[in-house]
Amino acid sequence: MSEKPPRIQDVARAAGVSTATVSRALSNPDLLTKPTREAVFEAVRSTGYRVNRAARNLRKQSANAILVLVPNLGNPFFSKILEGISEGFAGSDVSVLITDSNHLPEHERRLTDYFLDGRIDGMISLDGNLTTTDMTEFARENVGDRIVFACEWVQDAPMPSVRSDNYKGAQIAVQHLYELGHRRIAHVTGPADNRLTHVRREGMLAERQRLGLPQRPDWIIRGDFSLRSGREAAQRIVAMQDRPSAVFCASDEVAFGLIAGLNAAGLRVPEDISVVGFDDIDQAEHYVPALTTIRQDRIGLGRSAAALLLGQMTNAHNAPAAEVELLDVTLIARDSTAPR
Amino acid sequence: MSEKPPRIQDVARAAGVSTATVSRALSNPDLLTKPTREAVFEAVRSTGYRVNRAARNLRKQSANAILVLVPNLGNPFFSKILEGISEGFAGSDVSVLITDSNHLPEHERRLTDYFLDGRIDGMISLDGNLTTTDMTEFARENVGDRIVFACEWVQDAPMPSVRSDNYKGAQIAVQHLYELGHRRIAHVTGPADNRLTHVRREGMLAERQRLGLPQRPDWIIRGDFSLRSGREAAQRIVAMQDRPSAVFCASDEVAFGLIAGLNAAGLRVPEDISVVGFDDIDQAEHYVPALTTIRQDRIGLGRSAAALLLGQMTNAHNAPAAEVELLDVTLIARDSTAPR
DNA sequence: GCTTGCCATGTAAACGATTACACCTATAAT
DNA sequence: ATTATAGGTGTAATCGTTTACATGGCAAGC
Repeated sequence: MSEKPPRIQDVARAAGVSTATVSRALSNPDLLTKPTREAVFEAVRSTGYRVNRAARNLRKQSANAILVLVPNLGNPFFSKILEGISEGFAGSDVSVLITDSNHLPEHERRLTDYFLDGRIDGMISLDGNLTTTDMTEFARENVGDRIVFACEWVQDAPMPSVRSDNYKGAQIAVQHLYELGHRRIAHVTGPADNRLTHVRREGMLAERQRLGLPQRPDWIIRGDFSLRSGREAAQRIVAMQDRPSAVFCASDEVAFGLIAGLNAAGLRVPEDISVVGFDDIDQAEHYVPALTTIRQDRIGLGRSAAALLLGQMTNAHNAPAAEVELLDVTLIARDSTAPR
Repeated sequence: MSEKPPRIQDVARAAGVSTATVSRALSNPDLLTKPTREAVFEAVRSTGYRVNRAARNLRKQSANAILVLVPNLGNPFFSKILEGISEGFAGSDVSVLITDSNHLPEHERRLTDYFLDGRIDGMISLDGNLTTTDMTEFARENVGDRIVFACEWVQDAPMPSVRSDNYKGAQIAVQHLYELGHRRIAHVTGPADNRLTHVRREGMLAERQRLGLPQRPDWIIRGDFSLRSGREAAQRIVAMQDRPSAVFCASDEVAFGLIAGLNAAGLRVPEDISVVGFDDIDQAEHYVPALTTIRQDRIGLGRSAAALLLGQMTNAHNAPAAEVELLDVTLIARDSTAPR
């Protein structure tokens, strides 16, 4: 049944024109006279022609593909961002590759290789923990202007990034608790080496200070965004003789773990302790109690990153400004917070 | 700083051999004599040569890439499977493309195009709702033997698939409830057009029958795997005058929604109603109450699918048997179920 | 009527690898 | 000694596009 797929040559023959004309009809239709153009289109239709990507890529010295670097593909937090990225590239004829940067075998860790061997011509990193080796190689090979960060980022990196306004998020979380009458506010952080952790902690501290609340270092509990670390934080809090009345968690998962842990110890949320999360993942709305949290527009992060990279890739001359696109965050008040 | 990247020609010159020899050293080292081989390796190292993928792909008429078709990238359920797939291809030099089959613009919906234009040479579909048009096109273009299904599948499709033992899962869920003394067992299904829905419902019905439990059609509530549908199911159940004492949900998310909904109506889980989920997603362990559920090995699904496809792709001659690899499931008993 | 310029098209040279085929040893077989 | 064989290497064709350059025709300007 299936013959060899038609080549541009076959289309040219069918339309009675040269291969150059066919190519032009496909990529630059305005150059052609209307009858020729339509003859080509007709021939394309009748032959069922599809341009061969490998050949095009070789000739054009581009890959028509980008890579998304995900720190942990199994983490549902990233999936919505991926959805946004996928959407952002949907109409653009660019293929989206993904890879899990943590599970990359050692000998494939050289990220520049993806560029150098022509597999991709752009990259979106959701991973803010790239090594300095990575960064210097990006610079050396001049691929820095085809990389953007989304959600996370590397400090002082000369690449543009899209992120949520994490600082503000922390502020309004604390503010919300303050308005409910809470004065004794604790914080469970993210992992130590993470920029988000830092910014959220800073925003939190700044707001606590601004409102004249006690700066209790023992109420800053180290976590790592995970359910488990929330659970552990709960044990720490339960063991305190001088307990906070509210906890702002660096992620929703931490909040879930925390609430589960508090419940297990007989403390009720929000009656005994109010809890605020960060992210507004899907489950937040349906947790028991429904979680008060700071919403990040994760799809928006993905979409913007896609748009940004698409821009960088088309206007190659464009200054690779290390601009930061800050997406707004909002407080979603639900049932895990209550007046003191 | 950065010169043009070296070509195979440059390596050949540096090593004092021909391009053919360089190519062989890279792809088929055994063909060469030890000194030549090492000279080439040395030249590769000193020049920093990387083989150009577009050129290789063009010449070899393959893409060295596969596509993963995800029905909804935003759904965290799939992310772990993606992780498994990513792992499965990690050492193999195959690029993993992903696309969200629901957000695909109409004119890109022709899945065979990915094959025909040489962008991919294999596909893993997590989407069991491919159209019959898709299926006939796969057959017509002879790409059926480079496709595998994971988790979901299309009925009667001539492609291999990896799935969990959903039937057994439903059975042991019901059995577990039975052993706890429950006799009035309800079920919230998945979406109507889904194979998983069907199999899980069948397993459930069969077990209910085997145990001589009442077959109450009004205790089969239509859902769609979502939190929301679980919530709606809760309302239905609350409104019943003749309530079940336990509910087996087609997914963990449904179970979460259900529990949240029951709680909102003043019914306690597991005291008033026991609930079993399906999947064992990360949150299940940390929900309140911790969710009793049927564990699917999602990473394993991904890994097996990857291995299967890799096999199909290398042994192209291999009969494209529509074999089914069934992964075992296990009951994880937690706190959402209790004796009647 | 002849030049000039422009526009639509065609011709053919890239792009950078793989590999069929040819060739040239060196060794084994006769 | 001569031929056959095999193994290592080189030469050059090939994969299917895109695009620089060449070409030819036609309208406008003199």
